[in-house]
Amino acid sequence: MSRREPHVLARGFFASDPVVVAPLLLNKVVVVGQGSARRSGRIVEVEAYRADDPASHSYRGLTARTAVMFGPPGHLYVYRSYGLHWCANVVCGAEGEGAAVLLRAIEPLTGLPAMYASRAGIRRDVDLGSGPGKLTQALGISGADNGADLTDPGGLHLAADGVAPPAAPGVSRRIGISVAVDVPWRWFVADSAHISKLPGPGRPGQRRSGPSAPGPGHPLPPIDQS
DNA sequence: TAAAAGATCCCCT
DNA sequence: GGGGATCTTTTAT
Repeated sequence: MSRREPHVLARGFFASDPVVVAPLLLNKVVVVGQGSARRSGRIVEVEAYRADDPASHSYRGLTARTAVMFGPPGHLYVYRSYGLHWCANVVCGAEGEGAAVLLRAIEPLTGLPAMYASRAGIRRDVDLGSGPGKLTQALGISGADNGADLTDPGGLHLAADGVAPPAAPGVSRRIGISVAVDVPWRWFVADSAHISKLPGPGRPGQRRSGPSAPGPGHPLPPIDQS
């Protein structure tokens, strides 16, 4: 491990259950473009989705849209949300598994002028990437990036710059879904001002978790309502 | 062939 | 705090 010299995450990093990978992605860096066109942001909020999860796009099996999600880990799955926005996911687990982690918020690090240019009407840094649709717009990610290999340092990639994931990340239910709403598969940097929403107030959300979140072996906690 | 729902954001009241 | 914009994917006739 180097000091703070950013290093690109390797394929193996992504080859685990998304419930395990998701919290580890906190404080990692998303890098888009190179040289003066380079934009980057620190991941401060994520959500996990798996094939045995009714809220996941992969739940109904492989389709044209979700092909990337069922491909090898370490690639980017991009889809259009509500006909207007792009959402970016990191494919996890083994090839064919259909697992991914949704990037929900970033803290802008570099290339802020370009981000502001991409997000008309925005005036504050915290409004640049504090949401799934916002961060893709700020970073310039679109459907054209679907399938991108995140381990390729020459392209859109993920890097570690020496900042460790939070020892006690915030944990809560996922946002914006209508099924499997009880699974605590949303993680965020608790003291970040750049997350999309604070711990769900209406519902008894979840408090912070300890160092370890819901483990790997766990099939699926409370989804089974019956 | 048609229809509905959706991992959201922003503006208006 | 509430609703509209906007369009792709999937599922139902």
